[in-house]
Amino acid sequence: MPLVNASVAAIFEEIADLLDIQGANPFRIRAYRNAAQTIGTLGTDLRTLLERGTELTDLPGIGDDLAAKVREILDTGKCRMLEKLHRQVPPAVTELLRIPGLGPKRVRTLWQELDLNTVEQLLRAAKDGRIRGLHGFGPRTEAKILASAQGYLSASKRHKLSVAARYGEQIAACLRSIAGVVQVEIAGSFRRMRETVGDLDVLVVARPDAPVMDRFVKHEGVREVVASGPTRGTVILRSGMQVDLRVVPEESFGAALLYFTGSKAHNIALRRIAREKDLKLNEYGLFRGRETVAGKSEGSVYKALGLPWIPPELREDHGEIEAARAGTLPRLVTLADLKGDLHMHSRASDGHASIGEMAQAAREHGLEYCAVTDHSRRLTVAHGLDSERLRKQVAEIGRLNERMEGITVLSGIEVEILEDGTLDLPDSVLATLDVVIAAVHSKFDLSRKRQTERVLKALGNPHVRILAHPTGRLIGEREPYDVDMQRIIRKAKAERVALEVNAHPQRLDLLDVHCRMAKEEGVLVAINSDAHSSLDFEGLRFGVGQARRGWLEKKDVLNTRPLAALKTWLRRA
DNA sequence: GCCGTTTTCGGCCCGACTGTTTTCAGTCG
Repeated sequence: MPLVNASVAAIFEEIADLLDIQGANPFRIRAYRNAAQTIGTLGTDLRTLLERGTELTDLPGIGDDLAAKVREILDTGKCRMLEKLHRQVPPAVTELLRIPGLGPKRVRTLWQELDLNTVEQLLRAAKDGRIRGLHGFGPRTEAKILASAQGYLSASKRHKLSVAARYGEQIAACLRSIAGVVQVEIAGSFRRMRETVGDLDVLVVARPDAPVMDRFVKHEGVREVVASGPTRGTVILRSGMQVDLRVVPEESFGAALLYFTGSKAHNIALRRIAREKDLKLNEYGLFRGRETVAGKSEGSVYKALGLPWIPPELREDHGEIEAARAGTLPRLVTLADLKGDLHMHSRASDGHASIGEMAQAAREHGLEYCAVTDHSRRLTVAHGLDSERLRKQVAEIGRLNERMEGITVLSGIEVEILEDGTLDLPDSVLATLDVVIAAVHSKFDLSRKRQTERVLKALGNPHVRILAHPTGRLIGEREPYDVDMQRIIRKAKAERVALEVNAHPQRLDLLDVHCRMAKEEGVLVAINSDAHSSLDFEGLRFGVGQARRGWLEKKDVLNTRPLAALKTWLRRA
């Protein structure tokens, strides 16, 4: 997301929080939150938008007032309304809203009655037993606040998609094994393939006598039971991940799956369409008065709303409903579409398996080709290859291809982009390879201008065919380096270079919004595992998920092409 | 604060669970 957009969105969110604590009109608050959501996920820089002559009021949820505030923030870097609110409510108080179990009403009470501003102060008040005496609070609420404040201070709140998959699929398997359970599905942001997952939402259809909730709360991974009713339960796993379980009737399964898959914005948009048709949509179905119109499957609900089924990865209220109406939804790329993998490592650099073992694993994942792209010499920590070792590796790959059946191994390199934008190996060596991937692994803190120029220069090298993990971020660990992605995408277009969706669970880089930008500019994307061991090809499904969130189709993805077509493209023919 | 073939007012998504209540407010998703 462009930086200015994020700052504007953050200001509107903060205004909404402060208004919420003040007890302002809920719809006014929602207006600020809607605007923050719109701007925060825009994909195009607000300044660019204005330069193009787009009216801010054309954006959904932005009227005259908020458009003026956006301009004020862009022009002055400040927002007078926010400053005024800060004089009424201490800025730190909004952090208390992040504590599970505390909403605006309770935060207001805690602030006004006990003068609590920070999570640390909240923790102390709970320990001292000062909260239980407040009106509307009691000892149990106080204990919950204590626990969730401690949790808040210790844990990070979102989990990588791959980690969520591991826990979620374990729990789903456990639930499926219960007699009387008919159907189990993990919904939520996991099903939408978000790069991180806050908690898992598991849906179950079961006979009334099946002991679903009982088995769920007694699952061996459960650390704490937060809530447990007949149809809804919440637990915290030992890993800190929250899991919500919903038991739903079979005739409502589709409506429930739709509802609990979200996103919230998508659901709200659907409900609005339902209202326009005098229908009511909730997790039990789509209703006209008391009559059930649809609900058993997601498709039935969409159909009754006049829409085709929309893939979960698109459900962000980001144009998918308009596209569905117009019949222009993309036919999203699937895992089965991938014919090869163009980024993997062997023991020669920092991988854990031989080239033969990696190729065999790639073949077992149904791939027709794979490229060995070990690191180049400058990345000494990864035992990067120099020209001579690389030459020997190319020869080894040649011999391997003569005896391997069912898969073709391409020679390649993940070559370092040096600080000045030149590459770590001479052109004469790069010219001998099937595929050259260029990557930044050093000097992450260059200025935006220098970092961008560095990457642009590398893309200009005639041998470079793919830019690896273009933002360099590590999810939850390292921020992306500061580059102008719009310029990089344009340069990739001009040089006919593909951008990578690195499927490594830690990376998922390109981001979804960049995939969409690349598609709009007509730049190809390569979905690569960056495998360092034979197990890492599993990650490809998350890379595909990321690409799907970016609206990519089979034709947008380089490595859906059969080997012959790929080779033609690599030669720039 | 936004929005509009119900357009300048009067709407704005909906239900489960918990704890503190004594019939419901607050929070969450």
